[in-house]
Amino acid sequence: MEITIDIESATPLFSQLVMQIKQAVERGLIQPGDPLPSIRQLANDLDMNNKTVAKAYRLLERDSVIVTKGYRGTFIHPEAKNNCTVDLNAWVRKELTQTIQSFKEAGVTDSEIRIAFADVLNQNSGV
Amino acid sequence: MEITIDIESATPLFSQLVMQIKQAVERGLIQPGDPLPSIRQLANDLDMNNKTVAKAYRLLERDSVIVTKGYRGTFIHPEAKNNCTVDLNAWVRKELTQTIQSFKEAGVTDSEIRIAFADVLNQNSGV
DNA sequence: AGTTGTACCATTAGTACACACGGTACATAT
DNA sequence: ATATGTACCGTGTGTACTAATGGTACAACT
Repeated sequence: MEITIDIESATPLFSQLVMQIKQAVERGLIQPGDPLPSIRQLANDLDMNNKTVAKAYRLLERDSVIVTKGYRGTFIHPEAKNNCTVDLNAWVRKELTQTIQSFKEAGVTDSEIRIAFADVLNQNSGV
Repeated sequence: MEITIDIESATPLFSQLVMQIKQAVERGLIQPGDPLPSIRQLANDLDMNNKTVAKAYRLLERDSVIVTKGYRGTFIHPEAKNNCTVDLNAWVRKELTQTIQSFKEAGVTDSEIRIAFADVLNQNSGV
């Protein structure tokens, strides 16, 4: 599996990693059940921090594209091929677009929306 | 009509103005049809910038608590008493709370929500 | 002993925005 | 002339977030 990370790119490193692994799954370059390099290993190979790779892995597992089995390592999820096309972010954006649209129609200012949003997100983080 | 602005307060100046005018309407201290001081006049009296007062007036008109009649000045809206109890921000926050809650239940990260939100809000601003 | 994922402490640079301020200008009316 | 609301150019300060980095430590297993 070949992974190319562009330090110069505007897209975050962890995001590039996520996309590339998803693409590799889609193209069948890696199959369900295949093992992935360990976080430390991959971080070393790509010359980036452990945390950054860990972040990418965390998101990939959230999307059920990979499965981490603790000390046994990380593997491609059985249903990876289906799950990596499901774009959670697209759904979030669609929902938000609707909600924000209704706000604007009611005359709510952009900055009012932003402030309310920040409030809500911070309040719920403690719950 | 007495307005007291607290420079030290954490709540923004324009917000204090909005609240105080709404309260004055609720308590009947100012009646529908009554004229309000001009933006420049009030800014001078309260020792704040024209823009800040204008911002408060703009929001009050958005909420149909006041009516600006151009060169003829600004007046209390006929339906002011009903409209000033309607809290647009409260509605916005309630809606956002629901939406964000559903995102979190789907496992979406706070920062992902923030990014999607910023994207959507900026895209729609051009529409 | 060495490796797995994960959690915690932290810092740095960059970006984006809110708020308030200042000045200037406009059309419309008295 | 003077006043109305409104719109545009801008500045400065403070806050808050992202992304990425570093180090240390843990339980569980080979």
